[in-house]
Amino acid sequence: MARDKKHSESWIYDQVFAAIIEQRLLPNTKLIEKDLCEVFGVSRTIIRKVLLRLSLDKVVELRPNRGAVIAAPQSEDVRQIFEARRLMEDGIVRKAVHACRPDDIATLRRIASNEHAAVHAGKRSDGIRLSGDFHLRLAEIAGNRPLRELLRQLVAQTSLAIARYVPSGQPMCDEDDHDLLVEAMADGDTELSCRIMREHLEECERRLMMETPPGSSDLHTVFANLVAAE
Amino acid sequence: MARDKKHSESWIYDQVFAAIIEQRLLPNTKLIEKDLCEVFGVSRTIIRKVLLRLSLDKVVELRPNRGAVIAAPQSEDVRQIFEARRLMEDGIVRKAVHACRPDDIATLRRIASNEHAAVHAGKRSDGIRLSGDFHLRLAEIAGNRPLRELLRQLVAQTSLAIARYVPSGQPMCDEDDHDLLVEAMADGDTELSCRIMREHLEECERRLMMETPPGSSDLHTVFANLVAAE
DNA sequence: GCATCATATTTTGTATACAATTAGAAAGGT
DNA sequence: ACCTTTCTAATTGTATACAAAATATGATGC
Repeated sequence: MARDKKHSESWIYDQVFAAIIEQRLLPNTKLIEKDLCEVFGVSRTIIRKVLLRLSLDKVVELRPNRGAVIAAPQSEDVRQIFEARRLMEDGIVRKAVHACRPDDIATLRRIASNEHAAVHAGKRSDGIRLSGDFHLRLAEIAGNRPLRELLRQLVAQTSLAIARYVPSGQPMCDEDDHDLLVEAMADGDTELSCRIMREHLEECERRLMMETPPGSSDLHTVFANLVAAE
Repeated sequence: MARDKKHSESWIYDQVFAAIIEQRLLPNTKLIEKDLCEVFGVSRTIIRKVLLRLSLDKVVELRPNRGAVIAAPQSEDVRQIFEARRLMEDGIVRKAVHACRPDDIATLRRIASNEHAAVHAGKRSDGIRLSGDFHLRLAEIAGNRPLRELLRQLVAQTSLAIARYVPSGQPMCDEDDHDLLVEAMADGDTELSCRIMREHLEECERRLMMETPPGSSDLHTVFANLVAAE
């Protein structure tokens, strides 16, 4: 597993990041350095680098002297995440419509179809990951690195928000939105594509905000302002 | 200097980041860990954390086994940086126009006026820093953390691009654009504000692209594709 | 039984030691 | 003189040791 020491750091980063995206690591889970060392067979030096990177992605919170936990975005965070996504993904779709080639459309169709399959098979983790992949692929097609990198972070944080607020049975967004978007893009209809994306994100945020935070970790949210003020 | 060990890491980060912004550290400058340790009076552990953070901001390039250098954005990077900035800052201005209060306008006016003073006094470093501060203040007023954070990185990279491509005598953008923007915002004119910002960024990018890269570090740029292909 | 304080254990933060890699300098051959 | 090769010094990468802090445990008094 940890034989290829050369890329072990980025590999471990990817593993933990994927586990967070796929909601196998849930918000507020504590990440003990020693345990991660044992799991991945490296020293704390490496693990700490990984945790620092994850904290800069805002998917892990690094509390000084008190260890790392999986981030638990608050509702105001969620609002800002979706606000940023609406702005960025509008621009991304606009560029992607013009930049996309036939095989890009094919790839998007394939991802969307895999999404349907995952949802049908009840594979929630795969569904969430593929939904994120769809949005990131659009950013890839648009071809702007800074925007893609920020979107990567925002998609990950969206996963955390879903894990935090949406009960596991519930679907988090309309299954067909991605298909509609691909077809609008295939038609070269920029304005329709943008409208679908905007409404897709608005709908997703609305569903997220509908849900009331579950009880166990709610205390952190409720008293966050007090702790911050102290 | 390094007495307050508790915040030393973020303090050192700020110092180096500021030095990069203000172009006291120029692109391709090598950052030797040992030297930084001596300068700031801490161990390599701390310095390496700082370098990792700076590399994730894309203002430092971390070459495996070969040390850290101040990043030298290529023209394609610059194009993408400005593309991202146009998109983001349009949204930021749009929000800021509605969100801004009288004292926000006052702050913006003050920054713009300090900018004029710095340019007049020939204090290039201060001028560059204040110009960045102006844009970041807008993001602050708009009140979206993810957008502000990405803009912070992009503004820093813009500074690097200016250091890399614009001769030190040359002004990098029209002195009055910021003033015009503040007045449009004070009038609550969203569309005019956005147009000024868009044209301001377009003009800045155009001037940057006009300049041909100077000779010394040009080799890195010219043969970058060969090195990448190998 | 419950709260409070003291102690022990765990966990994190920083420095340092050592190994691996690279860059530079000196020597030798053409 | 110039290019190659070899050795040395400098530099980076990782693990580990130790210090500081936080958490958990247990004893004592009420």
